[in-house]
Amino acid sequence: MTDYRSNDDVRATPDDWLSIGEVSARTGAAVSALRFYEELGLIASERDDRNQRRYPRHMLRRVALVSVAKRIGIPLQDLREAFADVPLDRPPSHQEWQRASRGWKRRLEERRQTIERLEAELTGCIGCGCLSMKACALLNPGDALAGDGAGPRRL
Amino acid sequence: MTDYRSNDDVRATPDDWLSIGEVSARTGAAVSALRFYEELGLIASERDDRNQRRYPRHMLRRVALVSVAKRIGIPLQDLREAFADVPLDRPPSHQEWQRASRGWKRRLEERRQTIERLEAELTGCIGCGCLSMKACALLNPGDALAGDGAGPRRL
DNA sequence: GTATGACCTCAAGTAACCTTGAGGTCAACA
DNA sequence: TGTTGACCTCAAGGTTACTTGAGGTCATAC
Repeated sequence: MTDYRSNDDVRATPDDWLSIGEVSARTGAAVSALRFYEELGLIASERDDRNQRRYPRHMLRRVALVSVAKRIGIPLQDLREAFADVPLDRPPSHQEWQRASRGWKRRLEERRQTIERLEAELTGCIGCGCLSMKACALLNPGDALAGDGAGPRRL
Repeated sequence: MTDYRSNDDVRATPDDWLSIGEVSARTGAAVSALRFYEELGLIASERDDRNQRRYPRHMLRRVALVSVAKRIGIPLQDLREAFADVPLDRPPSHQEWQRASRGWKRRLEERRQTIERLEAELTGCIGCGCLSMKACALLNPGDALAGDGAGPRRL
């Protein structure tokens, strides 16, 4: 908060850039995952004279958000959309981050509400032990239970 | 509630059993998915004289719970554990369903709390626009961000 | 001077969760 | 009689999100 020029701060000096190993260590994402994210266009890097990736510091935040998205079950493809307003080539401004973060909050809220609905349904339908299956939303496939393609499903 | 011997009720007469197509239509799960769940031991069926699967009505509930698990991101493998106390070969009793449903509620609550935590972090860290990365839980890989194996990740 | 470590590319493998396809049986309907 | 529809099996394919492996380049440490 106060020492915003600390070790962790965003500076623009070239030697402040991070190697892929450093980004990996700081974000917890595997080196291979970082290369994969770059392939998808979710993150970006420059190359040094040895053709090795160099990441500006602000990319750490972006990687962190990719990890968060993964945790809450947002497909990486959808992430591009979520990142639409956040520039890749320069440190995003306050405004840009805030605008993007509103979108993230919305997604989180949606997820939470889905879960809350399921909790309520589970309480009402199975928790009560009533064996009637007529009024049960859980057993009513009309809403969202039907499959919609191949591959693993998420929240 | 009152007409608990309705069309949807659990009865044990043999001709009340359902074909795979009927189970699919009623649960929203694809026929192929049902066969797959059976392979995993999550559901079970008997065969008629033509070697076709016949499902007792109480299996509908089980299929529905598999779908719910899918929705909230519980790996199907973990489901066996969640189903441990619910018998496959006969209609589960009130008590058995209730015991199982408590486990389900716990899982749902965990998911919801994870999301609520993330919401709070997002509000505090990125929403505020402070660019310091020292105190930010989102950017701190120590807790759960680090990868733990191959394959798609879930909540 | 060589060995180690960090990086590179590209291709193939893996895991979860299914779907699709090929080839076949059976009953009912026209 | 034949053809349609629902079911069967088994094998292979597809999607997401990566990891692993093979084969290679540098720079630094010993």
